[in-house]
Amino acid sequence: MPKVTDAHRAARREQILTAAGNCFARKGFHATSMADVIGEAGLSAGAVYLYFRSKEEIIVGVAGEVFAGIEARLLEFVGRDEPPGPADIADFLVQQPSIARQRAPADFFPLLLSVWSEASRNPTVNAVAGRVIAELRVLLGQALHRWMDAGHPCAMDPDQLASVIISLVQGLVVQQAIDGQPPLEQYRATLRALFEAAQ
Amino acid sequence: MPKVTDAHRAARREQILTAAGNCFARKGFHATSMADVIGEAGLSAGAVYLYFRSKEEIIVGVAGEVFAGIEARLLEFVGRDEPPGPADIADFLVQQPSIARQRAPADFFPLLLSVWSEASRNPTVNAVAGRVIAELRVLLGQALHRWMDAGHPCAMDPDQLASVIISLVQGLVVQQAIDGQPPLEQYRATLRALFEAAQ
DNA sequence: GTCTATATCCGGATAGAC
DNA sequence: GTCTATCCGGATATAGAC
Repeated sequence: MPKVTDAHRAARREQILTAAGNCFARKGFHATSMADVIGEAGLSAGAVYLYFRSKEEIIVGVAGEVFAGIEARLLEFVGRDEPPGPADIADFLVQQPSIARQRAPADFFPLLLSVWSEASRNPTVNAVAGRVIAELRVLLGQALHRWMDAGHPCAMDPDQLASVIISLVQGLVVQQAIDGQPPLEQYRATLRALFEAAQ
Repeated sequence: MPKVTDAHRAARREQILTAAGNCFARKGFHATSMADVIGEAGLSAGAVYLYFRSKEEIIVGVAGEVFAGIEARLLEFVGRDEPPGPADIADFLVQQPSIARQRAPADFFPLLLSVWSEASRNPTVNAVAGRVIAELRVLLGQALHRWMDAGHPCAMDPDQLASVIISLVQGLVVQQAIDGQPPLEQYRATLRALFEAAQ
């Protein structure tokens, strides 16, 4: 196999996953047909089925990309020298670019919500989502632990607090996906006030 | 129309919605077929289509019931004499029976998640969900307002805080639906600690 | 009012030409 | 490697008997 082919294959896969992500963001997993994905990708049925065996595989692929993006950003953030506190972490997570990378929130929030919903039933997606959430809990728990060790006493268990912070982001995504409320900036400000009062 | 017929009709509708709710909780809206609902209800296709014009109508009906249950419980709670504070409200909302009425959380959480996901795209479900979330925000905002007026100073805006509390419940539902974590009791305890520290 | 049987349509996946 | 045409299964909704 020549080198070109590998790069080509990767690009095609990416092209298909991006197209599928757009469709899924608009219509959800089950309401989008393969014809939609094929059309959005500008390819033919035969080409798409060469790279993915089934619609299921594409769904899993898109879910994987969504989580990978979120996790990468968070890893970078907590890896800095100064351990961030609850307020900083919440603040960072609620920033739209950190949740939604390239895609606009209006598209990304429903997509993320679809992935969670799918994860509650589809075993493969569940495995991906479950692994990522577990990793996020550990990551945040460790960061908070370091933060407390660095001289910030706190009455709450860092690992429990990690789940709470994740909830705050998930809840925001749910509400924003449904009625576009509350405004991100106000939400950020309230979380900061909450955590600074609790410290 | 004789009286019996009205009661009969209501009972049939309820029978169908309950059966549909069970199916949706297991497989989600789009993966359950009308045949599934018909079988679970123990009726025939003709009978079901006599009470609901389409699958869409059934979905909307189930979504409406889900929200009605949650709202009724909350209304009862905030209507008591002593205005509840953030810790009390969060505590109440996280109790499984208050979220999940009859159904077990393991069934109800994925169902609720499906409803939210559907609400992000289906205009009719969105209208129902949006109205309920808006009402919950107002309801909680008013309760918190009364609580602050009753001598509990708080740095945060009550209306903003309402959205935050709703998020905390929504996030719990998402996480529980995906991997059954965190344990409800621990989560409740952490929220109580958080809000009591912040007061 | 309720059931059975079915018309009709649509979506996923494949086969074979180029 | 890619495209076109097509097949097959299954799902929704209806028609008509009882």
